[in-house]
Formats: sequence, C-alpha cells, structure tokens
Amino acid sequence: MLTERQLLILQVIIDDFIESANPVGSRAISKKDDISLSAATIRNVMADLEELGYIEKTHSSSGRVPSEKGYRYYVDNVVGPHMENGNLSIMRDLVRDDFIDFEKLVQKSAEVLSDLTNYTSIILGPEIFETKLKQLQIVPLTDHSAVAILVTDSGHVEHRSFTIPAEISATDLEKIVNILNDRLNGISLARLPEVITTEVLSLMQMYVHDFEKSYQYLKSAFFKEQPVKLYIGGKTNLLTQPEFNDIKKIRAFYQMMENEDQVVNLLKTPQHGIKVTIGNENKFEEIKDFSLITASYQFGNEQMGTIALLGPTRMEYRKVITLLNALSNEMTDALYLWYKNNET
Amino acid sequence: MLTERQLLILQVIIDDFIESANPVGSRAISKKDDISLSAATIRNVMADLEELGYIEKTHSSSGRVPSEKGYRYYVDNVVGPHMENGNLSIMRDLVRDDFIDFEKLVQKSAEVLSDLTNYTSIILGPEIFETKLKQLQIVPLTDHSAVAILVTDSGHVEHRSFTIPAEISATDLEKIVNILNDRLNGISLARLPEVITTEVLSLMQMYVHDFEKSYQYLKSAFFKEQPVKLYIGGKTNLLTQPEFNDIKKIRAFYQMMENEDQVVNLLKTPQHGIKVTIGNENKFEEIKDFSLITASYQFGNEQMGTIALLGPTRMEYRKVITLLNALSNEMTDALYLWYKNNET
DNA sequence: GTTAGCACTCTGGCCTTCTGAGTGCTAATT
DNA sequence: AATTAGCACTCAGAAGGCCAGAGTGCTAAC
Repeated sequence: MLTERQLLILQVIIDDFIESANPVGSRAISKKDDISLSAATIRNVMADLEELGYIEKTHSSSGRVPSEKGYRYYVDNVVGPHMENGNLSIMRDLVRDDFIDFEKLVQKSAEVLSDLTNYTSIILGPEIFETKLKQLQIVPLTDHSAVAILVTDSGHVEHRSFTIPAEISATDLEKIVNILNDRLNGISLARLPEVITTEVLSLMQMYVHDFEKSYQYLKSAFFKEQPVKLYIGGKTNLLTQPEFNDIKKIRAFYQMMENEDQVVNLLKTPQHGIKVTIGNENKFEEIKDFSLITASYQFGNEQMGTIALLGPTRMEYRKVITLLNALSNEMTDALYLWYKNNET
Repeated sequence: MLTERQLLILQVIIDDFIESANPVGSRAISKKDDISLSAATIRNVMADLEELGYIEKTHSSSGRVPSEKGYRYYVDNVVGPHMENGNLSIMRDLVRDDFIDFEKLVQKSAEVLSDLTNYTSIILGPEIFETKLKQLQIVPLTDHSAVAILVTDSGHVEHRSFTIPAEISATDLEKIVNILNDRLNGISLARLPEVITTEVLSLMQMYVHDFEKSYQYLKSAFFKEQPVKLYIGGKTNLLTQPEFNDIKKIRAFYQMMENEDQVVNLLKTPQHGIKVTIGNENKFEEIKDFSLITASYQFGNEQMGTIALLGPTRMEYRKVITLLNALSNEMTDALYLWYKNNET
C-alpha cells in the first residue's frame, strides 16, 4: 500500500509523462503547483517508488518513467474509482441521431472515437447471429444466376450471388422462397441451419422437385461462415505519437492490423464492462508496448460487440476510459430501445 | 533521340537501380555481362545522358540515378512497345473462378495484385450507375422504420434504412413499391431520378394518398450520392521500400490514403488503357515521389472502373504494366461475357 | 574512339568531446 | 526525525573531426 505522499508523486509523474512523453525529474515535480516539497525530498520518494516497482529509470541518471505496474496501479486505484460521466452528450447525440442503420452507427462511432482521442479505434460489429430473420428474397438475374438477400430485424442486409443449377426451375425456386419465408420468419440467424434441417426440409420434399439439390444450394448460399464486421478508425493517428518513431515498430504494427483474424482475436473477451490491458499484458508481441482498452455493448443479456481503443502505454487512460464507458452505455441503451420497439 | 549505346546504358542504369535502389556507378555497369566497355567510356556516355536530363547524380561524386525524364523515356520507348502477355494465366484464373460476385472479385484482385507486386493496389469499383435496376424492395422492420433494397442486373445490392413518416400508411407504401417496380425495371441507375420525376410521379399522384411526402422520402432514401467502392490492398507493402524510411513521408502518405475522395480523384481519368504517371506528373504533392499506373476496365463502351498500382518512382514498370494490362483485359472480357448472358 | 591513371569530391561510419539534465549521498537545517 | 542544500558523479545526445570508400572528371596514352 502506498502512502499518500507516494501516491501523489506517482500520479504527478504519470500525468506529466502522459502529457510530455519525457522522463520526469525531481526538480520538475517540485515546481508543480500542488507540490510543496524540495527536489531532494522528492528524490527520496522516487527512490522508494522505484524500489516498489511503480516507476523506472531509462538510464542510471535519467528522470523516471512509469512502469507497467505503475500504470496498472494508476488505472485501478486512481481513475477506476472516480469515473465521471463526461463527454456523455457527444456520444448520446451520435448514437441517437443515427440509430436507424446500426452498421453505419458503428462505423461512425469508430471515426468519432479516434478523432476525439487521437488513438486508433477498433469496433467489432454486432454479432448478427443473435438477430432474427425478417425476410428472405431471391432475385433472379439471368437464367442461371440469382442474388439471395436476407434482411434481419436489426435492419442488417446480407446478400450473396449464386449460380442456379440447371436442375432447378424458376417455379421451384419461387416455391422454395415462399416456404422459407413462411417458416423462417423470426428465427434467429444462429438457429437457421437447424430449423431448416428439421422443419423446412420435409416441406420442401413435398412440394419441390429435386429438393435435395436445391437444399444444397441454399445452404451454400446462406450458411457460409459470416464475416465478422470490423471497423478500424484512425489507423494513422498513432503515427503522430512520439514513441512511434521506429520504422520497424510501425511495420510490425501495421502488419498486425492488416490481419483481421488477429485483431478480432485480440478484442474477443468474455468480460463485460471496461477492460484495460497494459503493455505486456497483451496477447501479442507486436503490441507489447501498447495499451488496449475494450468495452463491450450488449443486446439484452447477450454480448453483441466490442469497442476498443489502442494507443501507446503512455495513454490518456482517464479520458479514454470515460469515453468508452459512455459510448458503450449509450449503445447498449439504444439497442435496448430498438429491441423494445421491435417487439410491439 | 538517343544513340543505341546511350539507350543501352540508360536501360542498364534503370534496371539496376530499380533492383538495388542504390545509385549506380560506371564500374558496376562495365562489369555487367552485356556490356563490353570500360568504365571510362561509360563515364563519357553517362555524362552525355546527364546532360540530356535522363539521369542525375545525388551529389557531385556519386553514381547516377534515373531522373523522371529517364523513367518516362524508359516507359514510353522500352517497356511500352514490347509488352508481353505474361502472367495472364494467374489473372485469368482469378477472374474466371470468381466472377459471380463482382464486388468480391474486385476486392480479391486488389489483394492478389498487391501480393504479386509488393506495391499498394487501388481499385475503383464499377460505377453502378451504368447498370440497370432489376428489382426494388422495401422490407418494413417496425411501424416506423424500413429498409429499402435495390438490386441491379449486375448482381449488385444497395440498401438503406429509413424512417417511415407517420403520414404514410403501410398500404400506400406497398402501392408505391409496386408502381416503382413496374415502371423502373430495366432503367439504368443514372436515369432513375429523371424517370421517376417524369413518369412515376404522375402515377403516384393518382393512386397514393399524400404522394408528395412519399416522393420526398423515396428520393432521399435512394438517390443520395452513391458511395464509390474503393478497395485498397497492401497498404503496408510500401513500408518495406527503402525510400520509405522517413517518418514524415510515411505520415503524409497514409494521411492522404485515408482520404477516400482524394484517392478517387487521383484515379479518375478519362483515358482508356494503361496510363503511367511518374513522380511530379502526379496531381498531389504527397505522392510526388511515387509512380501510379492505372488501367481501366470497361463494360461495353462505358468506362466502368479503374485498377491502379502505387509504388515508388523506382518501380518495376515492366512487370506492373504487363500485369495491369492482363487484368484489365480479363475483367473487360469477363464483363462482356456477363453482359451477353444477361441479354438472353 | 577507347582506355588507363590520377587527383579530387563527397557521404557515411566512427570516434571524441562536451554540455545539461538528473541522480544519490552526506551534512546541515528545521 | 524529517527536510533541504550542496556536491560529485553518470549518462545520453549533439557537435565536431577524421578517415575510408566509392565514384567522378580530366588528361594523356593506346
């Protein structure tokens, strides 16, 4: 447990370093308004803090820099407990204004977030499997090709082009669509394959010629793995950070960000609420000197998606955490309202 | 006009520099297999070439580097006339395999192209205004919101969510959709607004209550400016180029690439076929030491889209030009076939 | 016309020096 | 006993000097 004085000095060091990116020395600290101690005294405190592992030197006669342990302490004990709801209004306006199209909202949020913070924002879109089928449509283009369209109750639209095998006639296709629409309305996307196999298959068998073939085609058209929606905003923001001056780092970072699977993997967390991952706490080597703050937004009790900000370990934790918290709350609220409206 | 010897030396310099990125000296040239002249002779030729403006020194006692004029000459007189159709098979397989979904094809092409060349590829998707409306659909989600879906004969799907104003009833909405589908089928997207105003408006007036309001809403839902589809592949490839060692350059470049409008603007060219833009020939300051090779692909006589590769001025022009040429031909062919099939 | 030879130039790597910021410790002060 | 002033010491990074190497231009010989 830190003494009050130690905590004060630690805070000052972290705040100063977050702002300036330079190691902070005893003299500079003693000059701050809320410090009335001499540099020498502060040196003693700093020696203690270093021994405890909260700060470090970059070389034997340099000023101090917060260690990861230091940031962790700061996040857990300083910013965590005193979370204000600042910036709520911006987020609220954003979410309320644009809610009709969920995907666009998510995308725009990513942009706003990265503009506001100057870090890189990553948003994992809603898992559409949790939403329900509203309508299914097949539009023939030519004799042998068509596009299948699937609309969910959240206003999401998926489409796939596919070839119609010669064995399936236009009337058969129409019948199939009718059957599907009749039976599948309101079924969650996750359950679609199951329901098709148990209920629809037998129906098709009765009405449709060569149903087996049709079934195969439908399946391949709709039940391929759904791509995860991933939005990244302000990828270039990090370039302005002073710690990003090494070309090798830049390369490693961008190479990693190009790999969608890896980014998704990074964000996926079972945890609700805000989660802060500092430096080496991160999964991947490439971002071992970054910090990642994730917040999830919900749809009922199901987790739906994740919002995250990625920046240097020297990150404005207070600001970022407040912001993400506000946005995730707003999004959860908006989703709840939407859901309710949909029920009626 | 260059003498044969001068041309030979120029070629060697350019080829060597493209490969090594280092200024090339007389001694190195004289050692090449296809050169049987001494370094001193070559120095004389080089002095001539420099006087003519085709090569430059980086400092008074350095080797020579091609100037932009040099690259231009090389492209126009060396690679242009002797274009082989190499790599055709890769491109053909790519295009043929995947043609069903045009957008995915374009996206994948961008990837393949950047992988194959290690430069950044940019593809401007097909201008969907040239294609024709196949079907229009409105799917109501709740009492006051719906999603409008528009399918073109090329299999492209656009969708927009919108709010239904209280004044418009469900039956009216249905009527409107019926009218629209009836009248608009086969009309090119570009002509939609016009046809709606001249033909459909009067019909709506007859059948639909409060048609004016409905009309406004439809218009806003469908005839907003269509976003241009832009695919960029291998953004990080350029990081591996040695000329990209200056952080400022990197920043300027990425900042520019984030601005979609600017990128689109860069690619838009009235010209058919292959176009090479070297260094300062480019529109924007940010890429004044890059080269851009663009190729357009067609749909009938209408230009549809553009494929481009962006790399350092020290670019493998021969390879890139051959590749782009092949791909653009394949895409034009594929589009032609598709179009024909659609007619029948 | 071509080539060998030589003096000259410039870059980039390496070493040294020097300054300024910052520390740790000791002794004096409150 | 806690705080502070004073001082010697350390280290990074900037500035300058010093080469070696690659390359050139020019002259004179082939």
